[in-house]
Amino acid sequence: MTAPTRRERLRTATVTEIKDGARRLLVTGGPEAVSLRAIARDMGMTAPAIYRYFPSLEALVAAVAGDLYDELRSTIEAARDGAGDEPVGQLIAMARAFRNWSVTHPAEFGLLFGAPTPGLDAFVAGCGDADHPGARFGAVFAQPLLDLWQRTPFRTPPPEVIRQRLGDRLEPLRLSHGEIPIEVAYTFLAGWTRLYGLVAMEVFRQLTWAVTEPEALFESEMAMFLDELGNSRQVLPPAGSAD
Amino acid sequence: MTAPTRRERLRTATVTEIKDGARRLLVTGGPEAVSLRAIARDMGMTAPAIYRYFPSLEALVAAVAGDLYDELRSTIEAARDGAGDEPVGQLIAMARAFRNWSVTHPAEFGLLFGAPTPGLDAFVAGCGDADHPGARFGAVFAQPLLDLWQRTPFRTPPPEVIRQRLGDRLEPLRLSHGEIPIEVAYTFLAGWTRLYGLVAMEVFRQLTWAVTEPEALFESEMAMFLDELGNSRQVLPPAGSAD
DNA sequence: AATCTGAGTGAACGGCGTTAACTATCGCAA
DNA sequence: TTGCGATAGTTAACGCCGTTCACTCAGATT
Repeated sequence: MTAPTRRERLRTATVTEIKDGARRLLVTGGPEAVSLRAIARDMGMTAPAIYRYFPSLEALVAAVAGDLYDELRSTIEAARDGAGDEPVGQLIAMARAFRNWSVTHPAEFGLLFGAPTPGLDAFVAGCGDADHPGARFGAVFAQPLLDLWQRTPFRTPPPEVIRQRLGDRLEPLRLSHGEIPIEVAYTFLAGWTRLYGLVAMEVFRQLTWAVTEPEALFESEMAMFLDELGNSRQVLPPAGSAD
Repeated sequence: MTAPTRRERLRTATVTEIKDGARRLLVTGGPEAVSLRAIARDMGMTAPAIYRYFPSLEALVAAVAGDLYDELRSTIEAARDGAGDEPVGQLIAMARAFRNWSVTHPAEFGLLFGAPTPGLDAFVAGCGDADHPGARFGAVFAQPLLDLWQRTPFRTPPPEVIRQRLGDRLEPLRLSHGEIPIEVAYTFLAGWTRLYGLVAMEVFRQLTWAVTEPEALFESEMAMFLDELGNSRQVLPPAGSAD
């Protein structure tokens, strides 16, 4: 915990400069444009120097992906914290923040949620189940949903139906957050897959032929989901309140 | 059409050999492994020869993607045709066929539905809205859904609610299949985004931390969706009946 | 039989990730 | 203050890659 030495400060500064360069290339030129030589060029260095900081290009990209997960997660947490105490309002704000970040950062979204590159695949599989990026990510959504359940239980399929259809296959999810009720686990998964599908299709331009202004579809689907939960009386806060 | 000349036959044979080689590399080594030189090597040729058949690597990959769309579509059509006359059974079989193909062809799925590569982006945007691959693809699902609606209308949100929330933003979809009722258009989109989200998350390994046997989740979600449509009395044909 | 077209080759250019050998500089200890 | 070891950087090289260009040569056309 002592103050970092000068060497360490310079090192971390260089590391972030490298990662920033990689991200800039990702955003401006797509994933193909991310190359050690281009990053080094932008920094006024030569490519092999980067190997002092990352063992390979893949490792660098994996590090960038990790940072992006953190950035997205704290964006969503900020939206939650600015949305009052009602869990429903928090969930709405978080979903909007997720979409908003994704739509404004399509290249980054593609890196995190698109087809897994062989290199990133190792990254995703590498971290244990506990702090799988998706798990740490899901936890953010799971908490308010659990709060909501405990305050005013929402409508779900009967637990015996869930159990009959899914058996104990939700156990990984239930245990990862401390014995969540199976109804909450199911609703979490149902909501997360719908949120993901909607946003991914929009970002990946899979909806343009069918619908103008995908945001309207997003808002509509969110409203429908809330209807299904039986919390339709809840006033839907205006869109755009999440950055 | 007159019989193709010998030259033409050889040419199309070479074209398919090139595309087959590209796909083999895609499957065995991921998208990064697809290279003109590797394809040519496997064929006992040199790389520049391929330029007699495709103007660039990107164009070749786009052609492969087009073929994959066709393959997936006819797989789904085959499942529909083998599922009897009931639209519900057809839709179930088609959804299962979609998941099945995707799970057994993850690399191909990633190419079609993952993050758009700059090159493929041009391909997707290039074809007019009418025969956008996604549109031609969606049409396959739209028809049985429309049949179902006309035989035994399913439960949807009230059309005025749909209209209030979505306005006329579904018009592209409605017009692309000849004046579909707005309830059908909405249900189509809701179902397609859920199907896509579920399958994409499974193929992209975004669910492993939460659930074992994603197929069970898929079956469960499909059942829940049918429940919502109010066609729960429909017997759910056993899984695995679609190849 | 002469000609033309199309398929394929080889060499080359520039860019890429990565490795190896080497140099210079910075921070610390004697 | 001097010396030394770690550290950050260099250059050169290897083998990939997409792509272009000039060329050859067999097969179809006239």
